[in-house]
Amino acid sequence: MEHCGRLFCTPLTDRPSNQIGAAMDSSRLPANARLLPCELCPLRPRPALREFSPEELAFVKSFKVDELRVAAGTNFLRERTQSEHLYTVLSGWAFRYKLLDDGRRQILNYAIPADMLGLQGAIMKEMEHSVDALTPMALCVFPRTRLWDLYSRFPSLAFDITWLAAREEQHIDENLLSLGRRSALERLAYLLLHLFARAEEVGLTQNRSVQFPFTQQHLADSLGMSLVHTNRTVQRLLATKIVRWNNRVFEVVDRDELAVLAGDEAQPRVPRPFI
Amino acid sequence: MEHCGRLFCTPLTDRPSNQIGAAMDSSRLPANARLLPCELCPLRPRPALREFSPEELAFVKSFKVDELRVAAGTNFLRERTQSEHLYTVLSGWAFRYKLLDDGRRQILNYAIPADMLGLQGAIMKEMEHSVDALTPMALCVFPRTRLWDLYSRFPSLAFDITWLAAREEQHIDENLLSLGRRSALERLAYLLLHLFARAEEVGLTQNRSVQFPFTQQHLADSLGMSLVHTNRTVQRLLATKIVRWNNRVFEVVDRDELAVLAGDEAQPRVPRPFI
DNA sequence: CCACGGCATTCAAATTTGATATAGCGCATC
DNA sequence: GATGCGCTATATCAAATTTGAATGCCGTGG
Repeated sequence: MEHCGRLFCTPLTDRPSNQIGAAMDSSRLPANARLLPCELCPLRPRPALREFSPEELAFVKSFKVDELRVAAGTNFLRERTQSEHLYTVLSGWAFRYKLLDDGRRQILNYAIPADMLGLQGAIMKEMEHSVDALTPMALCVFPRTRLWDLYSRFPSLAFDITWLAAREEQHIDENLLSLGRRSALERLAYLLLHLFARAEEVGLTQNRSVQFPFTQQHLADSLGMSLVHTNRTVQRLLATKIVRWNNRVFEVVDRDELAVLAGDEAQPRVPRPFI
Repeated sequence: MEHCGRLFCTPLTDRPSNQIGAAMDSSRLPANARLLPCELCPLRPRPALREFSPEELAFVKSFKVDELRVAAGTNFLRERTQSEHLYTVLSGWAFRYKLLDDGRRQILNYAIPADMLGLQGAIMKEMEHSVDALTPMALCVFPRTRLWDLYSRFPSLAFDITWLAAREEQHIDENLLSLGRRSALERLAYLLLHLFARAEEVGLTQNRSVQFPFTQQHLADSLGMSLVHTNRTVQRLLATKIVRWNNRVFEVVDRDELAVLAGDEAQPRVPRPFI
């Protein structure tokens, strides 16, 4: 299973039990009852997220028509498809990726709680990437049919959606800079630091450590390197003692040093929208 | 000037006469008179662009407060800056890029007529990339202060802006796939084919050829490769006879073959918004 | 005429890959 | 409770890709 960047390495998509249909069935029966109401959303109070007016909150609550729970490995948004829904991650990790015909895979970005998924599929003709769950997830489900309603009645929320799209673009821009111009070690340091910072924003960290759910193969497919080289680079990073990483627990020992390695000017964060 | 990916190679940013201030002065004096009215916009009639309702057209016309002309090489949007304006390219080419501290440069994408620039700077705290003109350009200038007005009164245009942001993201996603997982030759073929296709959309092509304004150094900085390797790869591509490229004129001899090389499933285009 | 920017080419050196092998762990099954 | 399987992590090594430095050529514009 060493074919770096090949789909074959992690053929989760092949398991019929992990298809979207099956996943939805399991959460469909009680329909509306078990929905977490938006006013009790555990994410909303986070300081990193902007507050809502009561009207906005009421609208979003009505906009949310379902809550989807998927198992780790589920492929719940598919390339070349127009998805009927827009999602916000409530809990769990996912990753966006693209495939080449021969199975080479490039991971574009990771999604964590408070991130929106499926906007492309809702707004354009079709998605040009797929999304897989990396852990069990809970997702708020919004129907694309009411997106127009949102744009008409709540320009503030429309603005937020554009903001989120622009932010996602910034993330990929950074990533493109990494792949194009950073060395393997810088690239790795940058990715890990940024995932850590984003996880921190939504309260996924304790002290200086996070539970990272991905394997080195995911890392390799994110960094545009082979598994072998990724492994060596991880070893090299660990040898610096700047970070620790055992089992799936990642710990930042010296954040400043890591930032230097990553060639990253830590930018001050402002409260971000979240729908 | 061989330091691949270094700013020093094309130190246009250093010429004081090319700064934004100077550029704006030269087009400031007659203020409003020489503005091309939106109803006469040469781009609007293009089949690739979606039509406007009369109301939309009237609003956009009032939204456009100026027309900026910049010389080739002008750096008119700057990283770490919040721009006061939003631009649409009327004519000419530009490129978006990011720099690392030591001058390594990654070109993120190119902008051609009908593309929007500066959205990040208008919507978020600040831009995280810069934009330079590659040729002399004309740009429609929209004030960010009225963006909120647009979102409140014209949800359809707000939707278009989100659409454009999502599309830009798709382009970068593709690029990320290239840098991460395509070989040097595939990468080059993909970039050239896609620039050709985009140019075609807005009528920049004649038969099977375009005037490409960039140098091999730009190409190298787009593809995340060194100048040397880029040059060799260009030679290799030319040797296949699939394309021709003399002076700055690029000609696609066998488009299907080029698409195969690029590993690209040519997707049917739908009319896109344009503001 | 000369300087300079862009393109082409060479070569040794560094980075990165692919193939392959081994070991540990968790999990389902017998 | 032992066994086997799949997935993950680690390691090694020869081969391929990619780089950096250097050099020459050519056309354009002061």
